[in-house]
Amino acid sequence: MTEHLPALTPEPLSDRVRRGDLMAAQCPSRDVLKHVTSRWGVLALMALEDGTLRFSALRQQIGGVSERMLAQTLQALAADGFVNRVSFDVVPPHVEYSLSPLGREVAEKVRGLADWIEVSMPRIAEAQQARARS
Amino acid sequence: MTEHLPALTPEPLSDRVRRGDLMAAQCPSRDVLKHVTSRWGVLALMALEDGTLRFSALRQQIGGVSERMLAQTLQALAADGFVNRVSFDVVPPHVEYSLSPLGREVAEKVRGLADWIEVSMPRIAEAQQARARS
DNA sequence: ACCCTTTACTTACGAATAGTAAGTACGTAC
DNA sequence: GTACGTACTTACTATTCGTAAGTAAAGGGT
Repeated sequence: MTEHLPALTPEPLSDRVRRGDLMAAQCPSRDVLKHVTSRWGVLALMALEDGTLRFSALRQQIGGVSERMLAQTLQALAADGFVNRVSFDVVPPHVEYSLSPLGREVAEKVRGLADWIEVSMPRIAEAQQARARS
Repeated sequence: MTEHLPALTPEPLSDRVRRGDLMAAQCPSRDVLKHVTSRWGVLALMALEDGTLRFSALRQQIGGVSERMLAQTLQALAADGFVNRVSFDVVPPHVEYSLSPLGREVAEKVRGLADWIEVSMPRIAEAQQARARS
């Protein structure tokens, strides 16, 4: 045991954290990943790729979100600087959400994944059933 | 009200579900997305991109996973056909995990997102702090 | 005057999920 | 016979999620 562990541990943890290393447990990038890959975060980013939307329009577009979850998701994405929130001070309330430049970049990556899943769904379903049989 | 809702509802829901429409609430692609974008699913897929790994090696590489969560995650990814599980019948147990061809494809997309987050982390942190100040 | 409507949230609470710690199995080495 | 190593499970607790019901405040109808 402890056979002089060889080439692993290539660089100090702090350096990896500074640039953002997702494999490191307490890296802040983990939180960003969490927000972006959250169940509704993914869908919200994609919905906003087509342009500015109001809260209620977003809710309508994203099938199955509750108001609570959508609000929470948008707050997280706004706090990370991915989403802009513009509130007009009228009654009833009018709030518009849109992607920031940074948000447009993540949304592109997220869409890459989502699109792959959508078009690959038949192949995936096939693989799932093959497993289920064996 | 009910002002003859215009161009929306472009195609029947069933068609969108068949090909995999993530915006549709009860589409099976939602479950796949959930597995792939789960907290540990993302990291497991990326860890396995470098090659075959044993359970304990995966656990070591992915900072912060518990055994329970890693096992659960790997089961979901295996059930979707992304991960191959090969168990050698010896004592103590020896199990090897690797990506299937399908898994290599998703992993690539997932890595696209993860890499972006890692390199963009400084910009994101800046945006977060700008929000926090205002 | 009174109530109803609209929109974007917030709050309360029960349900589901994630995390932690402690088993379990079992052949081998000591 | 006691301890070890590996890949899990199981029991229990903490956190998060989802559903339903408020909340605020202007304007319209009757």
